[in-house]
Amino acid sequence: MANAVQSYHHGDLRSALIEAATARLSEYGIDSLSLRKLAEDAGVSRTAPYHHFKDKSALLSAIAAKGFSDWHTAAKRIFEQEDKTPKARFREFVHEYIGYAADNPEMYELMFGRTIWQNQAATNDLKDVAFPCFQFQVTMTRYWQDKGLLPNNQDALRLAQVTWGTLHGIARLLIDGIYADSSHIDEMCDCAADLFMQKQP
Amino acid sequence: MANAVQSYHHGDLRSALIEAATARLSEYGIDSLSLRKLAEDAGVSRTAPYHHFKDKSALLSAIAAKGFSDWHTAAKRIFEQEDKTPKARFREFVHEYIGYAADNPEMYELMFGRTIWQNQAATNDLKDVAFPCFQFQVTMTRYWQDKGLLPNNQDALRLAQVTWGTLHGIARLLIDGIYADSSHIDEMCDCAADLFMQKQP
DNA sequence: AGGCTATGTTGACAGTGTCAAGATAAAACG
DNA sequence: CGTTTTATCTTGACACTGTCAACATAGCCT
Repeated sequence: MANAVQSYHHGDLRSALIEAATARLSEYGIDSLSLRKLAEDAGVSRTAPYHHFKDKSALLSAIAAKGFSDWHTAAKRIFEQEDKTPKARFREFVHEYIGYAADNPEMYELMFGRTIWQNQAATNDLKDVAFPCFQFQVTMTRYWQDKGLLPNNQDALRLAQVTWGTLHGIARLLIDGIYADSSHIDEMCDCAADLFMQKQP
Repeated sequence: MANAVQSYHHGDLRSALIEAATARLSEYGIDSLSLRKLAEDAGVSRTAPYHHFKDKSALLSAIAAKGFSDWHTAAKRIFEQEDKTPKARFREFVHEYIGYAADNPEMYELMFGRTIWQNQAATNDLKDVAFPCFQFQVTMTRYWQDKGLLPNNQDALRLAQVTWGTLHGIARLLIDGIYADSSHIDEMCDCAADLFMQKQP
């Protein structure tokens, strides 16, 4: 990866850019992520990235797509632990969701933030990865309803939107710096889980 | 207000900047809000704003402070309607919260977004207005607990964080463009309210 | 071998936040 | 009243951004 830098053609600039971007994202944050710096990291000129991505937003979408893919895998892993009770898995999911956001704040911001979703800016490639991820939330909700953990008198889609909204909201309040004190994350997660499962204390 | 433009000294540049910023914010969004354009709107040079605000973030904080003040007033008005039942007021609060966000997406983004809260960037002036607003959420939560609407076996602070998180999450998913279909806002609000008040169907 | 195409380059433009240094007017002070 | 301080505003400059246009290179296909 570090050898063929001298040649005129990079070889795999697209991957190199995504890699550099992911690294810079987690280290310096999305706000100070510039195409020019990424190009420099990859050892190419400022405008080279434009032969692989339509614009900056397209590059960001590509990174986010990777994030969605990873998260979807993680969510499925938690959800499909046969050896644990549905209730335990539900609680674990809540903790893991917030945990993922807290551990990867800039990636979370990118994936679920306005940068790539606003004004229908989302790439089709991104939607293809993200929508199944959203859909999985509904699938899980329906399952938990069937198991009696979540209220059965609510539409699964609405309920999924609300439960996801809760997790998303807590995650954002944390990573955006509004909940300055992040020492009670687990307590908040438990409180949320308890609230959802009010009938099963 | 539009007369003394010719004079060397503006007179009330600070207010003019905030006014111009508020107008531009709701019309063009926070991303395309630049100090230079605001200065032009006010009829002064690019760097004049720096005599009234430390930097761009300070100006944004000032606008947000106004937003918090307004929202706090609105929230109190809803909460203190003596002629309505606590339950009705709770439900109304949920709808109004999401409604405020949906009607003023850019202001909401500014008030509750990372722009002004990240890295302890928040001004003290801002905190002085915002914290009571947050605190009011806890006060209301405790009240609703006392009235038996919300579970009494939870710490009021945690519960307030979770319920607020829910509202915030739904609001953000809507205004950030992730919930592309905004035609079921009211249903989501009712679902959330029902979920919180599970024991009072 | 020759040309097409993917990929890379430099130059340029409009825009941004922000600092430094100088100009002006209003307010404070003797 | 005159003078000096202070608040406010101005121009100039810098480093940085995303992105377009025009040109250069090299690998691939016929």
